[in-house]
Amino acid sequence: MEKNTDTRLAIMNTTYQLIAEHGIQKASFALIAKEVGISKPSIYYYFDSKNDMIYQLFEQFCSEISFQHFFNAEHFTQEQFSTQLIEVGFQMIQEQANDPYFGNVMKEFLSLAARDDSYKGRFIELQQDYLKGFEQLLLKAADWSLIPLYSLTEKAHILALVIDNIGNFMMLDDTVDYRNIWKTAVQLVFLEDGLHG
Amino acid sequence: MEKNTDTRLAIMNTTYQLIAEHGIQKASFALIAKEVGISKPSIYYYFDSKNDMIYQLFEQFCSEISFQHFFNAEHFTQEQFSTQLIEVGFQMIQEQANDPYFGNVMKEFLSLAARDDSYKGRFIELQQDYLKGFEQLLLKAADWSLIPLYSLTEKAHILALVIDNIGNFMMLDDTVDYRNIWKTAVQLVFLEDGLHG
DNA sequence: GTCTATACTTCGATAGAC
DNA sequence: GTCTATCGAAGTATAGAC
Repeated sequence: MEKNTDTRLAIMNTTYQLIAEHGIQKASFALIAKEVGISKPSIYYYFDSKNDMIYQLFEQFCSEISFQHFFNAEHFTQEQFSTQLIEVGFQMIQEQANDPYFGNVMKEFLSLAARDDSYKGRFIELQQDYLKGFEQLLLKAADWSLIPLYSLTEKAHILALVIDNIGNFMMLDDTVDYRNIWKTAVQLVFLEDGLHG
Repeated sequence: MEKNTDTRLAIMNTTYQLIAEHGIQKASFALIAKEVGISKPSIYYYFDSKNDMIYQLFEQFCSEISFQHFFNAEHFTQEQFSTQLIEVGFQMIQEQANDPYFGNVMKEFLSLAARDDSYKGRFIELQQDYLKGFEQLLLKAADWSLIPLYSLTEKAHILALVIDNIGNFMMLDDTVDYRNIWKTAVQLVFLEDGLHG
């Protein structure tokens, strides 16, 4: 199976853009073929069906936004922990803002996941990835006595909720300073005289 | 125009459910008519087109989730402010969790808004509602010296991001204690020795 | 690998009787 | 108000030549 040809890649990339612009349902094989510059049945040489193609695009999409892709625990130091966390969050916000199609494609896949368990299951993995990822990151900070263990899990989940939703809010309002929101969220979590049991 | 008949309401309610179960595109007039128990052309007596009908459903949906619908500033007191904020958040989480269709319908409208400025504009209003609403709520708390003015806007936005995204996360994972996350978020914002300039 | 031609289905919407 | 009948457009997918 040597099917990662230029045509196949062109189909995938074009579909990604068309989904962002028109939604999955309106991104028909006719429209994709016209945009790529091939005939409609040619797509069936590379993909079994439209469902097959959309799901392959979805798998690739998910693999590129994993927690590990952005937050690598080994890069954090005791001296600069919260500063580094703020900085990596900035990079994630920036990277997704630089892809003009990202937000729309994400919303399409989310609405698909609402009704299809295959998509839903993959998104659950992704979400657990982030919830557990932030928790382990904060546990590392607790080992270094940078934050207390009290409410550590809740704090980790707050960070996950905030960084995940910043992208959605940016789509609707680009006048808000989202970098400052993330910075403040991290600072609240790392307050020296924070919550205690 | 006396068109708020039982038939009209039945069409609206059935469509709401079918959108949640199958998405907007697959909620065809044929399917809706079958479910309501009428013929397909009968729907056109109450709605000009499918777009018209979906948008009317969207308007009603938005009016029921306004900031004011949940958070009324006049009900907050100096003595119990953060406790009341936590409680009202619980009520909002509970109300949306009690409607099994809410999350899916919201995702459908969000993906529509990504490509249609009419829907997008209405969602922007809703978002500004929440961002400004939380900000004015915290300003009231600041007047009572319950929190400092420093980073007040950012804190308000963090609360908006968290409460808005809790619903999305609940769809994927109902094992997490989301009430505790909201409670912790409010407590972090209301810490006595919080952030200062 | 890529094409033309086409089968089959479903969609939104309209005409017109009752 | 509600129906039957039907139109034209667009969708996914396949057959078969090159």
